[in-house]
Amino acid sequence: MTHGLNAAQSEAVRYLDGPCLVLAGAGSGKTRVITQKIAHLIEDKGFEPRHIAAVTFTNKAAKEMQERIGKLMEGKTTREGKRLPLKQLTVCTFHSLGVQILRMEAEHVGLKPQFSIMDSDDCFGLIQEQLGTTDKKLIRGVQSTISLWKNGMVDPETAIAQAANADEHQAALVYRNYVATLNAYQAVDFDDLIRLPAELFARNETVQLKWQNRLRYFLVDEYQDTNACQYQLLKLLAGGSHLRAPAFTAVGDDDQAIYGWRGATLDNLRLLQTDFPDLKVVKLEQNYRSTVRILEAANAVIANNPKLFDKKLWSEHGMGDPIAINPMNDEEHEAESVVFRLSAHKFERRAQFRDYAILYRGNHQARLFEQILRRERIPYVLSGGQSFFDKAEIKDICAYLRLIANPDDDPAFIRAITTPRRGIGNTTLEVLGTFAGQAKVSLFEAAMMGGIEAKLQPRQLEPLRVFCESMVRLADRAAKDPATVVLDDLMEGIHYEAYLYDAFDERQAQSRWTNTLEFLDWLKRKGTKPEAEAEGEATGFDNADGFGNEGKNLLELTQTVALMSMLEGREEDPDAVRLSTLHASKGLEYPHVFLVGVEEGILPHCREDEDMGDEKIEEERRLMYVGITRAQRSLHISWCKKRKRARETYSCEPSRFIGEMKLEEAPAPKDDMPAMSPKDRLGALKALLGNGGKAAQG
DNA sequence: AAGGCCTGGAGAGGA
DNA sequence: TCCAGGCCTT
Repeated sequence: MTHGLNAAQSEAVRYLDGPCLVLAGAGSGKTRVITQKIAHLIEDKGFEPRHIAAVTFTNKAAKEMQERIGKLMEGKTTREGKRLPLKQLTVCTFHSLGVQILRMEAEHVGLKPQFSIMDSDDCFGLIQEQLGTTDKKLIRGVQSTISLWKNGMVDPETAIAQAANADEHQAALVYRNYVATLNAYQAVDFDDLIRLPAELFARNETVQLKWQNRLRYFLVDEYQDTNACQYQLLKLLAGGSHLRAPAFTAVGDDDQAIYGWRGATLDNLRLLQTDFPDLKVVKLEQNYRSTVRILEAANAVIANNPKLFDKKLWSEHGMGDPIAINPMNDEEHEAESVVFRLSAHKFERRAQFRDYAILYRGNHQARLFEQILRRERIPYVLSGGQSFFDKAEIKDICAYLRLIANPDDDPAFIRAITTPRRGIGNTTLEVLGTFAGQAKVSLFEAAMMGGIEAKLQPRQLEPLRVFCESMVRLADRAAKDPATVVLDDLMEGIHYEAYLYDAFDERQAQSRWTNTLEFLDWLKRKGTKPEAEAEGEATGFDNADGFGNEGKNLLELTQTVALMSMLEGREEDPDAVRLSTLHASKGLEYPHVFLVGVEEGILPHCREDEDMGDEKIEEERRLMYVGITRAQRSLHISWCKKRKRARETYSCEPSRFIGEMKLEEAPAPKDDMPAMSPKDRLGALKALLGNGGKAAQG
């Protein structure tokens, strides 16, 4: 069963006598351990798939895990010779699990089952209103403070009591209001998806035991990224009870904890040992990714952090190429030079563009590289970027869906009723809002109530009522008719396409409409695909969230949309250089990596108004560690002696992390930059290659 | 006064 | 890229 695993991996897979922590160094095969352990539980230990949960942070990770499990278990059958019900496995994100719990237990947390999920933009809007300002920096600051409070399980009253200064006090007051507002809207934010189930389990043992019985073994991916709430949830579900022993495996790497600013805390690794004294710790130290030189540099850097667990990566790969450290004159020189070196390297190694990644600390650093790559017609892909679900047109449609599912969702009401415009403006909404406030009902309810007539002109009231009535009709039908039909009627009714072409220029409108259609199409597929059809799929899974969304009516579908991503359209994989932030590169690997802008102030990053505590430096160091360990075969590090800011140039120091890599004294960097302008150099190279750089689209 | 254009500056990001 | 703030219009 555990063939093909090394000793440590195999131990991690087979250990089931108690809680287990797998410290999986970079490139040590952690996903392998999780998937094999699931297979082991099912095949060798007689677990039913429905009793196992594997929890990740991203949809992408969840999907990848499903695929790997599917492949691993392909053709396997139960002991009775029946096909394994792999679909019943719970492989999903923390948030998706939270929603699932909340929908079923809504009554216990004072929500109706059709509660809405607000994304961060909606929440931003709420906080903006309360603060009465348009200062985005301030709003975002308050928003993240509130989020950190929530994730640290600090309630508003405590936050108010403990506020250390006027700003915090103000934020805490907003926090209290914000919680109350969400409640009035019958809505939750992303943080609530974890917090509410955790609080529920903590105070209601019956419900807790019910879920403990449903999910009997837990596997947690990227455990070092969990926050206080997620730990509580995990502990309450998998940490055992008077009826059952703890049953979980947490997989993570303390050296790759880079999400402290999002509330993740390494305390969770420490806590695991104190909360579970019999915790079995397995270290995976053999790296299957990188050459010895790269791993030694990574080890040397991370050795400067205080160690929670001592861990040293090793590899059976050869020494490999020396690591190149390249000082550059300024950021333009850096971009030109990196692109030049990359092209030359690719030519020498007969490699492909997709073998290369350029990694940087801050998103804006990508700009220059994009420029040069485009100019040289080298194809590239930018990691990250705006997600499909953040696009305005998708949010518009989602607002309608949310409103159909939950008429109390005021933000959705406002967005839907004003997009497209239908003769309802701010004045009408203000009157309606005041009225609703006094009557303590939602906007929707207020619009339908008696008494509102007196406050509004007939020509204001009329479109309001028309809108609400059409929503009521749609809601009725959404609960019974197929999603396809209802969606078509909705789109027909709101003239969305006409609105797009009216409100935007041709190009914009076209692209937005295309997105809209794609989204509708995706919804319809989700809504109509019958269970039986999914049976035949190779992986045995049919969606990215681990719960069956197929064949549901629109109402049910709408309730999970906020968390989903359309990963199923397999992203095309062009032969292109990858540009990525260090954060976004975690978990990925590339044969050849260029790590750029490795200077004091950038990596480690430092903001003027902020002091660099030890913990901050340590997280930056882990970021450097993540960067180094992305590389399989070659690693090129560059830093700029000078950078431009405003209209002056200032000089930079190489990052302390470069020194920490303890590279053997390299021979004086050979000058591979002849006395030519960068442009000429690239020209010369292309002449050398004789193919004009093999143009492709970026 | 309000609005469009340009220039400069910038942690990181998923549910 | 995106956002803000300054400056130049109307």
